[in-house]
Amino acid sequence: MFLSEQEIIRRQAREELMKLGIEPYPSALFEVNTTTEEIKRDFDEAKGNFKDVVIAGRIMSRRIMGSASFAEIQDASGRLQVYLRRDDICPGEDKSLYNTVFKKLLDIGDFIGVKGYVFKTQTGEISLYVTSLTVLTKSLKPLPIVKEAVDERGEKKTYDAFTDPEQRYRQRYVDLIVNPQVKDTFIKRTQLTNSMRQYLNNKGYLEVETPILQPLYGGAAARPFKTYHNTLDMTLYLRIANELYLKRLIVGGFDGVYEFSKDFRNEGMSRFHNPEFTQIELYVAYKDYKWMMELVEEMLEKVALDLHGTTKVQVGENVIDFKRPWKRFTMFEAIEHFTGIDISQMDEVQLRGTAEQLEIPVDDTMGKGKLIDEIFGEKCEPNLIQPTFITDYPVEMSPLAKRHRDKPELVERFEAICNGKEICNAFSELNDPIDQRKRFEEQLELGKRGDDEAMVLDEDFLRALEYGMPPTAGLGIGIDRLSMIMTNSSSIQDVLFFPQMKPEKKVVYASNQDYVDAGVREELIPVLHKLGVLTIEELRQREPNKLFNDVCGMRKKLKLKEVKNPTLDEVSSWVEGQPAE
RNA sequence: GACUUGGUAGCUCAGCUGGUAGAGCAACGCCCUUUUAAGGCGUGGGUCCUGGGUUCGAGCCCCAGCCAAGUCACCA
Repeated sequence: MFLSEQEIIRRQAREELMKLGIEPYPSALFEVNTTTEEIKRDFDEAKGNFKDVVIAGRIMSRRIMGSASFAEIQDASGRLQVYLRRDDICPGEDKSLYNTVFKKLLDIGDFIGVKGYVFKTQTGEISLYVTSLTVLTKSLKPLPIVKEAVDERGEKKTYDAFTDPEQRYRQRYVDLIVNPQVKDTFIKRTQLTNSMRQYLNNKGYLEVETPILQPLYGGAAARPFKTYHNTLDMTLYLRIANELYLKRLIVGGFDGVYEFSKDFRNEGMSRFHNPEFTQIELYVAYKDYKWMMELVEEMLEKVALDLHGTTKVQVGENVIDFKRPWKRFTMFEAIEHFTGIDISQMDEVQLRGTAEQLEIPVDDTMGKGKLIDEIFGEKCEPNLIQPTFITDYPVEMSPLAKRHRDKPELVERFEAICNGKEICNAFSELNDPIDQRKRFEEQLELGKRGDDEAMVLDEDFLRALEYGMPPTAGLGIGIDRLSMIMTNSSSIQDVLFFPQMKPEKKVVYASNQDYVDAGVREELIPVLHKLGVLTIEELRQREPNKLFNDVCGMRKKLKLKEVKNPTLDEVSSWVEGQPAE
């Protein structure tokens, strides 16, 4: 293991604390009686409240001035300045709790608990006057130090912000510690799902759970992750959607079911795509897609109000207003609106021609539905900023949706588009088992044409439909995408605690035992580290005479006076792998 | 998957036509009892992402890789 100077110093501090009889990782509970947020909100100098306060948290900054110090403590709710005076926390002769423990052995990042009373400093900052201090956890890795200052114009300025996305995502815990606004984003995300859950529960719908491991994947057009069950000796897939299972439950007699589900799609990653993502799907019996549009409007308006207290949400440059009613377009109207071309009567050949004319890349695997979808996705979707319903999709691209009651070429489907992206997808569910079988078979044809996202035929699902599924409206909302909009985040990674990343490259360093096994005296290991010998292979490749010289030189440079130099024979034995006699 | 940009101290970043690596914060030592990006004086700290190449000499130039971000493609 390779440690920076600061990490070594912190490890030494941990040892020192133990020697002083202070457990750096105590097991007893430490009971707090308030939070930093409460103190800052409710402290009133005139009332003289908060006289007997206990809080705990991380030390986030320290300003030591001889026998008195200021520090900031960060708990789950925020930060509070604390003031410590040597003679107050060390009333007796022994001043080591302040002089040694606080000043020397504690660092930024350590958890402490403090008792005291709240007061205002001369500069007017609400602070805690500490009368006793308890070490709760010693931190061994230094945190990035982010500082804030307010200039004369009252503008907040952040210094040395921890901004590198790679580090922020890989070490989200650090991100959460030093970037308080990150916490807010995730709190909002949970509020969002809570708000939806509350809305749906109030309507009497049942939250359910359905399988993630599925023998057949279905319900969407996507490539799956494949896995394997040993005992069953069979391939299983991680679900790409939960539609088909939820509809089975409608067959089974539930009137309304919904599930917040992690789905998995084996596709590329981008700022809008993570291999695992969250959707809510909702199915309600005896309803249709028009009814479902009303529900979506109402539910998302409520979400915006619950999160922001208003229907207006700032997203990048735009202010998006979720106030009902939303604009509605049929897909053909939308395309005509944005391109001036009426494609409603076109066949596949004409559509391909139109797509080419609009400079949209096409290929032979694309059927009629796909072509229309491409035109829409290219020319319309990005222009739809305010929440807009797009209705009545071509039948080819919606194999699970019911045929339109008036236009047989279309299905009863809508998507809500917002900020140029789809945020939900819904339809009157297809419940004619014969038609459903035909649609699956058409999908198989597309599959043969080379569309590797075409759906597979699910016999059990068809069997369920044959028992009869009532007319049903179904809905799916991408929770991550919606969270991005509701928290003004520009990438999906910002609304996922732990976005998928390539694994960190790991260099396997030799352990101390490996060196000892190779015949190296333990006290010489740091010298080898310093010389860049980090693995036994590396050691074996060194030239013994040069290594001997280097080790002796480095020992001197590191001022390891008490460490004896190795002999040349000793060094040779390391390199050759023979223990010295 | 393609293109563009980036990877230098614990963190944020400099680093000139190629000449043996710098600042601020953090750390360490000393001073300091209401400070607040606290301050003052001093000290240490680097596999310049990795591996090759060019060169007397590479953080810098060339090639190949790894990782990330942004744009595009597929999708939600």
